[in-house]
Amino acid sequence: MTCGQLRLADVDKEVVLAGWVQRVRKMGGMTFIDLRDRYGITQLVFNQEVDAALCETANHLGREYVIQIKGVVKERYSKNPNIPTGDIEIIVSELNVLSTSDTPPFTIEDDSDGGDDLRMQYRFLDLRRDCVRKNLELRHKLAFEVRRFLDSEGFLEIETPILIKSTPEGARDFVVPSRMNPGEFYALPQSPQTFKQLLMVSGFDRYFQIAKCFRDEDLRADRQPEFTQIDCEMSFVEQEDVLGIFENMTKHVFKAIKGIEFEGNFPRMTWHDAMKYYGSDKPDIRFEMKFVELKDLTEGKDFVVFDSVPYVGGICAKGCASYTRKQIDELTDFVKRPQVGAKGLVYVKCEENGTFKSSVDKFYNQDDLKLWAERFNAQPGDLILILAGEVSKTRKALCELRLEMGNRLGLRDKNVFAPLWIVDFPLLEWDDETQRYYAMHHPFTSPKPEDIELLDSNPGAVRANAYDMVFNGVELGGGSIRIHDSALQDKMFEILGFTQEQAHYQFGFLMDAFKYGAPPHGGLAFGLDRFVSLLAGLDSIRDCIAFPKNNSGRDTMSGAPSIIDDSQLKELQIKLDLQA
RNA sequence: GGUGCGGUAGUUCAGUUGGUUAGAAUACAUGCCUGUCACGCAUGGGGUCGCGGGUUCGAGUCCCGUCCGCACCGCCA
Repeated sequence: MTCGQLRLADVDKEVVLAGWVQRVRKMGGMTFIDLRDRYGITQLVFNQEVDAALCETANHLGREYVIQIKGVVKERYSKNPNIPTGDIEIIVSELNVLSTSDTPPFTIEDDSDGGDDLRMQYRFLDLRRDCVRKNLELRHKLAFEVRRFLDSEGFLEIETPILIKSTPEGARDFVVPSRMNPGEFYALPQSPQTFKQLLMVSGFDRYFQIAKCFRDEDLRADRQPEFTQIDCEMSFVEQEDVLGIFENMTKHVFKAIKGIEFEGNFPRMTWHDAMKYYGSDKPDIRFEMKFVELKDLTEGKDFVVFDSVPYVGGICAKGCASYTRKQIDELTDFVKRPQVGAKGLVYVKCEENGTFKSSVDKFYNQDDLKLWAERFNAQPGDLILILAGEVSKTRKALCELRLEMGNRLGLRDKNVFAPLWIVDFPLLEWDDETQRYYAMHHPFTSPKPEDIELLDSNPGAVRANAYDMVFNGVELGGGSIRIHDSALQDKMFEILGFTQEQAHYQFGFLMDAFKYGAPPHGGLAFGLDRFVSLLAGLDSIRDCIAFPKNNSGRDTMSGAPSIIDDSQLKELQIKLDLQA
């Protein structure tokens, strides 16, 4: 019997309930107690005239005491339509205090008075709150539906090791010293990437794993040092097969959990177009507001700011021509913040009377501005916002501005879900600092066959068989068709600046495996935490993780990380050399 | 590594130009109250103003340093 299940039909039944005291309401002669467990709340009634001693005991119960009661279900004298059990209450005949409680540091309610910091320190109490518990229930359900779907498609869930070999490419590894091998270290996996590829070589043609992954990088609201991936890999497939299966998996999850059905296939966009029209490889397409480029229309009018830069582009905000000076100034301040980094903001107001008012009227006349507005397809009443500068930086700033306008105009509704595949990622990314190419995805990603000939002549232009699934501006998952040919893999390592020895030292086991009959394969991985956050409408993935770390990678509840005993260090033959 | 915001009662916060005994709400305790469900009413206890230093007759308030938290940039193949 739980605190969420009794109804009018149960009236006159004798029941035993156990749970936590949510609240005690003393009315003098009678006392009401809200008893809570994870299923709901049931009201208990104590009446002085019926049993004075019992009522007195009830009066002295504190918040979060754990009690067990026996009593009879009765229809309420005055009902509470706000809770499912609001028609009934329990006339208590026996009360057993199973556990007392100190006064909790914050209220155990949806609308808690506790700040984030405190709630994390007492996470075990925070998890009692309805709204937090619901997120974990959703997480369970999502993982369950993923397993149900993948099982039905013939995928096997296989565990891969947590103590693995460190590889300096990519994110920083968390490392674990090996006592039995002094001076040597394991790494925790950033992903099961190499192992799932080996499983393909082993013939497990459909693998998945809901796997913990670890990255020792700085954290954000959507980034934890340990996080969970739905990691998948398939053999004998091409990109189309992978996109098809996992689009279906996503649709299955949305249907099962949210009751939402998507019409048709998820739209697709090339990486190139995403950058050109949205300034991001994970555009939020819940709203349009695409970038429009104006460089060619702005030249030759002696406006040095525009003439001296390679990129001039903007967005059109519907119905915002009425923005005040103050609002425009706010937007200007927004784009000039160091995080956005624009130098300034140019606006064009398309007035209702068909004229234009802009911050660059000194340089451009009405005919010029009309041409701009036409390119934006702007209507009277619209506001055009323009940034200028170096191409990729300006696009990035414009992306921030677009999202900000989306927020201001209420175009980013959490109950609207806009899926999108981003395809045709570049294979390589040039890094100025180290003067070499890096794999944009990882070194096992295959180039598009038609671009392979460019590998020598123009590596930066080579497109990869790589894809991301994006929802509402969040990268939910990504993957690629892998290289299964050892010669091509050698070539990739060479382009990435690995010597034969380095490649062999780091990935020799995988290269070896490819010599023994590697099937063509590919896959992808979803961020489970982000997936849950998306479905639950959360701002931070912390809210769907039972025991998350804070901004500094600390667990303020348990106190991890912490120093270890000298004896432990000695056993590991490790000496600390901390800089003062 | 960097930028911004914050740290005052158990909790969430207010605190004016630097000026008397640092407030509110809530929580907690006690009392009253027989139909509450955010019950109500009354009374009460509760403060290292994050920490250290400085300026000043006087610092919660100004300055410097430091620690902690949050958001972001770099970073995250």
